[in-house]
Amino acid sequence: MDRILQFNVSLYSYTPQGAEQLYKQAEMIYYRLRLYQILKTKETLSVDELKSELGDNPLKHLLDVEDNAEVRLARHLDYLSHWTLKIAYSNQQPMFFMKCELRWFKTRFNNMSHDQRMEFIKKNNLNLTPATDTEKSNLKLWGQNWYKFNFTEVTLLVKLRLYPMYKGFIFIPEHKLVFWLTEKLQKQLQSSLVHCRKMLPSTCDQLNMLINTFELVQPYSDTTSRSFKLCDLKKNVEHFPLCMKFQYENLEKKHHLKHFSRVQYGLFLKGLGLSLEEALKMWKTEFTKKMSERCFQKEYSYFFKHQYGTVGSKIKYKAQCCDTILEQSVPSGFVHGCPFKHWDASVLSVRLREDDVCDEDVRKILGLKQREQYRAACTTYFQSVCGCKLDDVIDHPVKYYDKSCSSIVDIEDLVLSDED
RNA sequence: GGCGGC
DNA sequence: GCCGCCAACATA
Ligand code: SF4
Repeated sequence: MDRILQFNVSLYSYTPQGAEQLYKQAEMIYYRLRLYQILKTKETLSVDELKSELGDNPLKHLLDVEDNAEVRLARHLDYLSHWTLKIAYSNQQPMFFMKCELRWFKTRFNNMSHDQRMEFIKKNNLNLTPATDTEKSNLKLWGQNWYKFNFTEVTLLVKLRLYPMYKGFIFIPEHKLVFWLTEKLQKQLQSSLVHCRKMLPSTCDQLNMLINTFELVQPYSDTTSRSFKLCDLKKNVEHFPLCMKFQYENLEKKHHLKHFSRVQYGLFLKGLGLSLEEALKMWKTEFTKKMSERCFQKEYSYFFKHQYGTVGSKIKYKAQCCDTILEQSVPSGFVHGCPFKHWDASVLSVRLREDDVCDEDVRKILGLKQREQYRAACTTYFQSVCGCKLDDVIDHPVKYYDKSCSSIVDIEDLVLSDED
């Protein structure tokens, strides 16, 4: 703990021990979320600007250079709130959390004095290898101190190719050491987030409840950017991959879908940008053709709300990828899963012909199916149906949809350019 | 559909 | 019988 209070930055390596007062915790969450909000809205900020944006937020003291009681208190607050929010975000938007934290670290580290920085590195047992004299003269490294790193430690700088590289090593001047540290922090956070997520069910209820009372700051442009209107569902079904087209058809025909289909198809439509309101409308109009509205509300509506993350744990579920769909078991009588895997070859080939897949492609698809290359089979199906090539194998239904839509655009372009 | 609560 | 909660993860 002493080491934590010694610097304005930290790698947050150790789980904090000892419980804080609940109101104290709430306060900490609040302050850190305010920090995230700023980082999200202002892409670039100087230290001074950030400080003034923070206003009365105690975290602003981590941008101070001096060291007093107030600053130490802020460091403590920083450490604990980092962990609470890590737990909170581990389930929701880990990437967003990561981005905020890395930027926050970088800003603070850059703001520290030279001595503090080197001391921080030393105290955290991070080994620096200074460039030797011969290396310096060979690679013409003048001026200040240069350090030697393995490529894997500073991949970003390696990519930029700004500094001398030699046999798997790169040499970096002292004032660029942040890049090394942020990458270290990034790796640590990655595994820590995974760990937190696994532990989430067993974290104490008090903490969970507390977290839930806060509205976590969400990144821009996730589901918000995309939108899919129910009214043009019909005309877009042609762009759906076979697995989803089949869900659509069954829903139309039977006015019902079983549980796993609801998961698969519901998340897919959500992935396309269908709003919760419209989704509920869709399921309701279909389902109530065979059941009372009251029954729908009681049996099914909660499910879809949960799917959209508006109730319960408020998890923002993403659409299933092909691998998940392929792994499902599909007992007879169920319609979910991937046609290229779960359908009988004869059933599949009938369907393929119905969709005007040429004989050659039908054979190819069935061959791929036999060799368990289901996604490749799907890709072939795509090429046959859309009449255009793909450079990658399909690995996600939503991607299939996007590519199918843009393939139409391609063809329109072709037609247009043909005309003049 | 599964789990859980009354 | 009433009710609540869960699943996912590509992605430039
Ligand atoms: S490969 Fe993927 S997208 Fe294609 S049908 Fe199967 S699950 Fe659907």
